[in-house]
Amino acid sequence: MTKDSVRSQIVEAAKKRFSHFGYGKTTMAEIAADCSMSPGNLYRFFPGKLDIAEAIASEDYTSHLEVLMKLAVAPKRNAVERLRDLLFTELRRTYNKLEKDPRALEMASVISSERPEFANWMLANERKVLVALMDEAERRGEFTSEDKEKTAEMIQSATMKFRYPQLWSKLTLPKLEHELDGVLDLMVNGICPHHAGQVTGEAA
Amino acid sequence: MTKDSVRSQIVEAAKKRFSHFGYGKTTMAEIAADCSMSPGNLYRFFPGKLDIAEAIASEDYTSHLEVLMKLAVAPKRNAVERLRDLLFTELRRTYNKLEKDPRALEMASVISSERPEFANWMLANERKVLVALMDEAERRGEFTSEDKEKTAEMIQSATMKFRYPQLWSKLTLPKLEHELDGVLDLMVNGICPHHAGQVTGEAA
DNA sequence: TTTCTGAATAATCAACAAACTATTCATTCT
DNA sequence: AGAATGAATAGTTTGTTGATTATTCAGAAA
Repeated sequence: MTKDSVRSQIVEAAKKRFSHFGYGKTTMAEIAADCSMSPGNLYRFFPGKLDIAEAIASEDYTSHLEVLMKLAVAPKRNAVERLRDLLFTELRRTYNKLEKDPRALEMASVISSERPEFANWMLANERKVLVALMDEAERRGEFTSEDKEKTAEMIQSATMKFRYPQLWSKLTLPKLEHELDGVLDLMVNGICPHHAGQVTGEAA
Repeated sequence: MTKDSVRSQIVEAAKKRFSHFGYGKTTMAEIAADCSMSPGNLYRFFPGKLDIAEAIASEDYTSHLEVLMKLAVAPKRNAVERLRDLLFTELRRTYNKLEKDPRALEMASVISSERPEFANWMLANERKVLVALMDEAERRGEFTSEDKEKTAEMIQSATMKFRYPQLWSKLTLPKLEHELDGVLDLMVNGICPHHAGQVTGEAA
């Protein structure tokens, strides 16, 4: 019985409880009982309850990141299409997750209020994906950017509204998607169009 | 003693109380006493306490709007400079207001949670300013936009983060300003620069 | 009649106690 | 020794009670 296998046993038990009863209504004693151990023993594997939640979120997020990274460098799609895929995938994922599942919303808000550095970690990872997208664009000769890290930050700033959609508005998914398309167009073509390129068309 | 003059007497009294003791700690009875009237009589002039707060906010905001509108059509400044002036003025105003004054923050959050339509009204007004800016740009031959209302909406979407800065981040004003400059650059020049134009330089 | 009052009402808030639960750690296994 | 327990602690949540206060409205002034 390795330390890691116990950790994942705990995570699995917590995942079931959290998604069934919610984070707040799940006690450490219950998680421990599900793992046939004492509450105190949990602390040999996790510093606290929140860290279990974080482990769940982080596991889930990591698999999502892989999907994003593939989209960022997808062959057959030009830079703008890849960016669009990225932002839309992200929007849909969080929207659906938080929309249909109040438990997920509870966990998201607990983590983001108690562990703001976790949200920063996620943002930093997404920036890596954006940079990868731009590196790929450069490699393919689609376009080059002087300061990719900064451009990535600015893309995040401008699309903030779509990151935790239900935190900042009560728009439906179709409305959000339509708006994201508009913002994307703004970012790609600028306020005053310089050429005929469209969001869904060819990159410059 | 016209109805309007009584209304503004009430608003003035409430303004003093709210800014001194806060919205929550001010009672209708106190406001009434300050106006030498009975609590019940307030309701002949305002439907409720929140409406008094709204009247204060709206008065304040209206005078701010005038400033914005002037900036939007300022002679001697090109379109990008005018947009920059607009967004920066707005950012600084809300930042300073909410930063130094916890009372203002209390009122802002009460109003925006109990009266979400008020926030929409403000957004709609700012869109009018943005459209005015673009109309002026067209008049001057700086650039034209097919759907100005939509462009205005997208500018708002992309600059959401700077609208209620302390609600969504704990960045300092200089950081926020720097970031807003970056987003502005993104919106003006697009992700892949088409020409040498800079944010603080000439419009296309 | 129209304008206002202020007591009555209903809703919200504050304070306090009881109950619960995350976390620790002295002690018991193995 | 190291691994695990579970009672003790400390912090938080929950529930209750007693004000406080927004709002109403029957009636008094004007």
